[in-house]
Amino acid sequence: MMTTTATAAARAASRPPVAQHAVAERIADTLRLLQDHVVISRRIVHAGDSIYQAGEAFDTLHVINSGFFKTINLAADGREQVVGLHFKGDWLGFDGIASGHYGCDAVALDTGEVWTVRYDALLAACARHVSLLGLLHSAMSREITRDRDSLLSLCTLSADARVAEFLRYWADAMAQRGLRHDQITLRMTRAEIGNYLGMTLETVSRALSRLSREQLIAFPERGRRDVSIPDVQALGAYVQRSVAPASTTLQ
Amino acid sequence: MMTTTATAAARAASRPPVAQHAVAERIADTLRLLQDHVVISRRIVHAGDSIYQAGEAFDTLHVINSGFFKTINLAADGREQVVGLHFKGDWLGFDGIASGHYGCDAVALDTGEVWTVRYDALLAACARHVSLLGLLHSAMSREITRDRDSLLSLCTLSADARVAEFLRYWADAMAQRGLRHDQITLRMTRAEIGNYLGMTLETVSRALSRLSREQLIAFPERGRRDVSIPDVQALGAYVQRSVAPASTTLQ
DNA sequence: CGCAAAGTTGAGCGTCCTCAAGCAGCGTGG
DNA sequence: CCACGCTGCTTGAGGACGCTCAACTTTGCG
Repeated sequence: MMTTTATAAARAASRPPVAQHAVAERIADTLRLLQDHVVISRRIVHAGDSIYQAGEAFDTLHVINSGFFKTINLAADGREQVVGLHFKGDWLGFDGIASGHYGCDAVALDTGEVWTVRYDALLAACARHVSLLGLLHSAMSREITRDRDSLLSLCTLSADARVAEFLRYWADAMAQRGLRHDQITLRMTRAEIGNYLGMTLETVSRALSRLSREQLIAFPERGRRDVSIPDVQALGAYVQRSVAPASTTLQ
Repeated sequence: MMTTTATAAARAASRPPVAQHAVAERIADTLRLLQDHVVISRRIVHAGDSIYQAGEAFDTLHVINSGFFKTINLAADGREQVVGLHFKGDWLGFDGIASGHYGCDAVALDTGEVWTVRYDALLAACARHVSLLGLLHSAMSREITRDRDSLLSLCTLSADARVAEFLRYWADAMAQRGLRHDQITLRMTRAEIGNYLGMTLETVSRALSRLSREQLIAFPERGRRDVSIPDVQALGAYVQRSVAPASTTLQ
């Protein structure tokens, strides 16, 4: 039990960081358990392919074996919003459980492989293997936490900091999965990134230019889809700095 | 399976609305199942009381029997963000499952009653009563959907529309639970509302004034915490109008 | 009654959006 | 091979929405 007198910041800072490689192990466990105990159907997808669409009847969940995916929320009036990015080991389709219909579109950003399991079959397998249920709940929990972190960034950060945070998040996701993270390939256009971050494509472009000017990122190839990140921690520090422009005179 | 040629807007609009009273029944089922099959501890809380705090070890989930609650996300640097509002029947604490520590603060906005269950005891009960597991998953799924809808509103709506949407959402939540919804009592300060909606308290105040001037809401009492909403649908229409200022000349 | 907290309203300003022009990469076809 | 068009990206100029700062009013509570 914590002391209730600790400041909010102190309490927040005391949260332990995710152990290195813990994520990779969890993903390996998930894939192995699914493979061994549930009927899965594998599918290769390419950029632009949709895994499911909003409104379709829900009866399957999906786990990303490889590739990059986005989820898009649709409002009744046609507003579209990229609400999530998903990498290897992430689950897709939780939003369909409650209503029986998927609530958003899931679209591949690149070539990848998706494993699909029937929800009822998965539940049956969970009844026999409790650790599978634990993984399922953890994945849903993480999704909730992630969405809330997005809300936090969206509400409290400037446009430039949001772009920096976006890059840091992507690099982090790569690092946790043991993939290359000093140079990442954005699988999204400026318009998609802007939509995801709540800004226009021009603002994304300007923010990237500024980050590049400040040496926090670089564009190694001629195409501007590849971004090299010499120092991920420096990106994080940039975000912190833009939150608290005062203080930090020393250090 | 839907046709893939339907426009995004058409697909989004085709989602069926939630049946009246379905929510109330689901909540009653949840409370009854918990009462009958799990050891619950009841607790009366008052405005400002915290149910749990970020960083505390997670081992219990909480269900709201009555009252109003907010969840607050904390960044390591002290940024605070109201990320969710919660009403009767909602669950609290899902964000703790994955990491074993709660990821945010849950705070009562008013007097209410919270039922607390141990997570391991709940899982054991779910094993015996599958419908309880279904309710649990539905609640988590709804949480994910809700967070994404917040992201959508935050990114695509103007400040005035966001406030209107906020009121509409609150009234909707009341109506679904069979509570009074033509007049709601905001249990939050302008600052809290602004934090939740990603704007300053002044902007909230101005937006409310404008909505009042346009007769979409009214302040019946001398205190400005109570808001009467003569026509909830008109609020929704206001949001739509601000999304598409052109068109809709006829209808 | 008096004080503190909450809310309203105005003026000025800054960030980000809108509109616009130009450039770069890339596949197609003459 | 290069013109051509298309899509995506960059950069600039001007404007609007919402933030900051400030003054004042209202409400709640001892």
